[in-house]
Amino acid sequence: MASSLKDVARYAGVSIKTVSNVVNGYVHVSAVTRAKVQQAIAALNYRPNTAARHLRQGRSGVIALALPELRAPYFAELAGFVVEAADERSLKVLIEQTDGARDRELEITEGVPGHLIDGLILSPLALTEDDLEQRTDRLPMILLGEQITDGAADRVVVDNVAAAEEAVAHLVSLGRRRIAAIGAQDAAPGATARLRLRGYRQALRRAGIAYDPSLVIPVEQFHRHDGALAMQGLLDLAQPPDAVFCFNDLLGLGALRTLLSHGLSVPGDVAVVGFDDIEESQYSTPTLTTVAPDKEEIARTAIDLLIKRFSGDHDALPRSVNPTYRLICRESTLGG
Amino acid sequence: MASSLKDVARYAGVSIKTVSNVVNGYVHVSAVTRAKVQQAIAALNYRPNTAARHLRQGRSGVIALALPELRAPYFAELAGFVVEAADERSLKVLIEQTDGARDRELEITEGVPGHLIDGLILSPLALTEDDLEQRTDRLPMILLGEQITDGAADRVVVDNVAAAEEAVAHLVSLGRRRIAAIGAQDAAPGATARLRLRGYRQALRRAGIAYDPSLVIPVEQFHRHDGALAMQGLLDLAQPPDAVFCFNDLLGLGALRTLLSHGLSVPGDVAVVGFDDIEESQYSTPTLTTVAPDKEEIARTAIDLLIKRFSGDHDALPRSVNPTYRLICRESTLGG
DNA sequence: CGTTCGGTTTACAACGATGTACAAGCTGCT
DNA sequence: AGCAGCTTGTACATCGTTGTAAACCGAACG
Repeated sequence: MASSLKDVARYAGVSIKTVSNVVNGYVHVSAVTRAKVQQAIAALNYRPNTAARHLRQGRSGVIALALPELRAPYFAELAGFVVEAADERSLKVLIEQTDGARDRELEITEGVPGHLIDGLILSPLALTEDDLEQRTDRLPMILLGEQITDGAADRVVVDNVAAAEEAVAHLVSLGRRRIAAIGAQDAAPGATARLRLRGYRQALRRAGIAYDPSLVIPVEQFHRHDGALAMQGLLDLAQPPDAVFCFNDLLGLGALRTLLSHGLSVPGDVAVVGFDDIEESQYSTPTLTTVAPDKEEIARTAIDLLIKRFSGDHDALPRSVNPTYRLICRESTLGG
Repeated sequence: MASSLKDVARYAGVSIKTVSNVVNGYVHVSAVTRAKVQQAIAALNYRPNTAARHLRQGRSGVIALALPELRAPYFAELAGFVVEAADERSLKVLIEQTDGARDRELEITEGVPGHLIDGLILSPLALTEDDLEQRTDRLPMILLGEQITDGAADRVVVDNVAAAEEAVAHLVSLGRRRIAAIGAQDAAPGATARLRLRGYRQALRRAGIAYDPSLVIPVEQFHRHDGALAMQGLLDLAQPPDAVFCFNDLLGLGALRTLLSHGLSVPGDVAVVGFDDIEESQYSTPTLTTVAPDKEEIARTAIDLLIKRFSGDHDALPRSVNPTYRLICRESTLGG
């Protein structure tokens, strides 16, 4: 059985409160008493009970991170950074997977965990602005990676339009003219896809290249499989593209796989750009050119915003932070 | 402010305990009272306070999953399954990253989270048997992926020796005779590496192939980078290998990268086998032959074992479960 | 010598939920 | 009518912790 303040108090021959004072570093405790108590704590291997503390103080020291799925490397890497950043602030992270399903996301914003957590970092796929407006829960929440226009919560999100434009501009600068896009999504769960598509079109316009809808391939999910399939479709065209901008790295890696298995050369025949800079993209053959958001900065910023909410400015206006990103050019566009 | 049983009780005009009874589905509550209470609950948007429940019942409904790092795809995928399996049992999962550091692992087995969690699933890298014997914490714990001989805790771990042997036997069956191994580790944190090495040697012995220590390459970590480096070393040998057994997929993918960038053909010149079957291995070029442990089974088993510990047989003898695995043969050994 | 002062320690009441014990109301039996 | 036995509801203590208020003590002061 775990020991409590009561046990320590009895063992040390002092009151419960005194032990509590020692544990919490209260100043006015005599050296003698402090020593006695500390010895008792060591002897009984006492550890404060988080549940009781939580009940008393209304703070659990736990936050939730809700993301579509851990098996997607981008989210896994991001989650790793979040856990790390949280750890530095003595916070624990509880993981929820939404599969990008709207009802799961909704459920989570409405505080499923029942007072279990102090705050929430949510990376939504399907949630709409309206869903958020109707939110009744007062739990501090940070949104990741969705450009839901000024809403009810803090947001940390890269400038998807600018980043996408930069990626496509890179392809243009290499002399590519028939540039495809893989990853379009019409349905509600597609804010990110729409923004990256906008960046793509903007880059084309600036380069004076006509927009060709047949080069924009929609996908169901942002997985390797969808990328491979989409690329297959592009190769079947009468006039295949000479470059592809994929809305994330997994799509890009899937596309790569299809290209190579058709004996095509990358970037010789087709150049490929991704988005996310997952670790895998540094080791694929060829390595993948990609837009790299600073994931560590994203994680750290999200945690900091949450902590700000905890302490005081509970009702400040929602903040929006754009983390830095950069285009990393690798073999899939520059060649080996 | 969140509402409590007290508020609901006042609103419904009944006692606190009656509300509690309704919430907990106690049978002997009249239909009228139940309706009144339920209406009050809805009106006040009442949600039970987890902290209070936890304090009272000694159960939080939260477990911790401690693993080296989420950015390693194997652990990310595994974590995904664990969260999923836990969700089905109404458990929440809190993630801890150890970086495979012994002191972090030790800290965690000693119950850092302070009564915050009901149980622990730990995937140790550095922990030794002795460390575990000295464990004082009574928290139910399940060990993943380490073959620490019958210790103080339940274990879920594939038969590394048999699996490794099967992988190498596959290479032998393809006519390979100069088979290297990448991933040896001498230091304490290397139980897994040692077992896979044993399987490797066993397969060689069975095939009547002499053991050549120069073909066994040690690594610091099981990352792509280490695999790439190790492969480089092998290629620099006077007599390079015609096959490589990598102790995990990341090492294998790193090795692949080195081979291809040297213009070598896989499996033409060198065949490669990995271990873990991470998703990436289905999409690499060439796709990677690998030992695939059933991750979903591992996760489910771990959760089930934990739950068994919660309910009663707190002091049953430690169980050890060997999840199933299978060798999946892909292009890196069979060719395209 | 009584008073005040400050540091040190303690008793008590919360936080929100639930198990125990028991009271009140009802039924049905002798 | 009296009593057992059941249903339905309540009061109270409790889980481990901490904030509040107050008690205690020796020292310093007038």
